[in-house]
Amino acid sequence: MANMKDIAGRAGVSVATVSKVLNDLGGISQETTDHILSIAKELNYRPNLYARNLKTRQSRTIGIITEDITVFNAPPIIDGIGACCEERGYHYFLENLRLYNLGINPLLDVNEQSSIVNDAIDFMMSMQVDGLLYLGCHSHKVVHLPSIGDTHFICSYCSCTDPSIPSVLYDDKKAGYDVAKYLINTGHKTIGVITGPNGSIHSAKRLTGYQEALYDSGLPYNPKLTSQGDWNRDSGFLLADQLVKSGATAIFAQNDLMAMGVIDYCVKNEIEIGRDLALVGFDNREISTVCRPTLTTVSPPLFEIGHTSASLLIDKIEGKTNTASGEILLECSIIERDSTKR
Amino acid sequence: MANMKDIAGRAGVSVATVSKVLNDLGGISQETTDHILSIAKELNYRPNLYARNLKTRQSRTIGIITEDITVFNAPPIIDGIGACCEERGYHYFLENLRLYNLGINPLLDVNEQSSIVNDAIDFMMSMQVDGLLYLGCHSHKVVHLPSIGDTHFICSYCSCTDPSIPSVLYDDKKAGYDVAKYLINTGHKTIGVITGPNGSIHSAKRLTGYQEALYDSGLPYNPKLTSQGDWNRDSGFLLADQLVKSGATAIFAQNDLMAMGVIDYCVKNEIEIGRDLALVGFDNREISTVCRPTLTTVSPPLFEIGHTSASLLIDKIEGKTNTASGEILLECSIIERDSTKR
DNA sequence: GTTATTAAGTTAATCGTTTACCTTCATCTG
DNA sequence: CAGATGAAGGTAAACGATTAACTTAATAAC
Repeated sequence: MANMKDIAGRAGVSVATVSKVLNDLGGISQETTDHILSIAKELNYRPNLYARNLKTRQSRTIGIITEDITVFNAPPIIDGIGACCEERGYHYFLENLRLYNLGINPLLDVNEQSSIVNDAIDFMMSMQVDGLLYLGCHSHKVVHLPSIGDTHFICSYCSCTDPSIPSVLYDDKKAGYDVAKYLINTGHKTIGVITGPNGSIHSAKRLTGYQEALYDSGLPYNPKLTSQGDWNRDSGFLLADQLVKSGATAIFAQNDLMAMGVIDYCVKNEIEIGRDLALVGFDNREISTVCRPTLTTVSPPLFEIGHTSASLLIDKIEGKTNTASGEILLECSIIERDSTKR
Repeated sequence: MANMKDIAGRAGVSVATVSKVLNDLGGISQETTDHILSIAKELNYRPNLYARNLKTRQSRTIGIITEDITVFNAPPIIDGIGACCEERGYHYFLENLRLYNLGINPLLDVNEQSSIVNDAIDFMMSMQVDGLLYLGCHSHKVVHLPSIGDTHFICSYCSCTDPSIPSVLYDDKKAGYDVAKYLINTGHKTIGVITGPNGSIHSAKRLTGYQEALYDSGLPYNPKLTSQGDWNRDSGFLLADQLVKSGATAIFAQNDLMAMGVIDYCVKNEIEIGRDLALVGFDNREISTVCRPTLTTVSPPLFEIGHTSASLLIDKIEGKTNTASGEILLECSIIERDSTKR
């Protein structure tokens, strides 16, 4: 590939002159400028970023570490990161840890000095990335990694044990609140909840939001209307029975998969969703548009999480002063479909 | 960040000695080696790849251009590419064109001198990538881009108008053949097909495979049992009626979405899928595991497509001689579920 | 005892840019 | 016309690694 020396040779000028023309630094006559530009085009010149970045000590790249790119929520987040990077003139390296096939519990293992993460970090640091973004589509909490030194670091879709590390998440509690309010506003007073498994932070927050909405609406919280699922379809099926028998006229399944189980239950027991029972899911996965009836569900702002994460990271890189810290919570929206329509 | 000079200074040796130790080139005493290694660790030294790659003129990186990372088939392919890169010691840049929000018809527009693609290529070439991989999750045919010069180039999940460019795809015809054979082997003689829209290369090949299987099995091809859909659910619903009335005992819907439409039709008309009608989809999307009954479908080898693409590209980069060219077709598999069980 | 060999390091050029600081020469000023 | 000014372009030193070619001193060979 042609370099500046080649261009300089052909044009009969020095490399410095070529550089000045190509970087629009002025001080070169129009004639010479045109000449150099035309040679550069002819030779299909492209700057060698290894040389440039070595000299200028900046890369305008960030590193993204994803736990598993095949998880349904990862691509829209990456998409958002990419959109922001494009807007601000950055590029990124992607290191996909592929946790799914490594039998690793990210919460426990990855965050230690596990070589899988550190290899990724080493590479990116060697590539002089200006910042690092950890996309924790599985993990809730990520241990801060000492090996990154003082490189800018941010967590996306997860939070960090080190509270000084900013993280961008969606607001589970507000989402739980909104779902309950929504159901209350459509006339329901006995709203069942199917939570995730014990220990899920997401689940606990959504439940808290739900409880607060009941309180704010002057409705009592009946613990019999809360039952603990395990995120899987079967548990939705099983627990729907219990909730319906406790008098629930609406069910908030804390993910779409369990909502499918509720639908199964209703089909089997000839309960008509919409008319006899309102149902709300969570995640806005494709299945929620495909099932019958279509499912009202909570849509986490995945693209925005990615975009905001990258935006924040780049702000920090560029030394913007009033950048946020701690947890940044983005609002979910409720996508209304047939499962809550009479 | 510490560099070799810092280490050399502390150790009282020359930079060359540090380089030899760190790259394990020998010729340095054990004592000095240990000393340098411990200082490197202490300073958390990481090589500057901009300097190294500038000097060695190799990057061990490839560039991936994706049309849209949020399309369901893209992440597993990228995953496969990543797995191969990891195995062979490469890293990659990802440029996501995000066609979905640009209103671009990739077949017509992107392949021209459109700046969106060329910007991506320019960056990657400037980054001295050893090869380029185009992931055409939407496009069928991609025009070869002259601006990449003689950089190694490969198409993944799409083919190229320039036949000298290798491409890795799945074998639509074989898949169509296999589906038909599978249904014939389970006793069906009148097998309906719902194709994609006119002009779809995928669809045409699948149909050809289906016809060949009929022929090989001594069954006549009845055109009334082929009807043209548009990939959407509604067309599955509509066309199922026609096919059933033409006597089909099995339906091969050429994607999962149209198969959902067939299920809708059967629910409405009290046809029991499995017993009264066998149904096969295509794509193995999540919905095929979630619908009821679960859907027997064709699973394209997405991970393998990614892995094979990357493997081929790296083979070419590394000058392996007997690398394949032209279209490389990988076999799909049939995932058997309830929709074809009696 | 001279020469050859080897081990352990050093020197310095190089990769392709950027950029601070020169040089040159034409033009302007008073 | 001496001196100032400024436009146009050149020189050369970085950036942080790699590596061919060299030095030095110790050991081996005969």
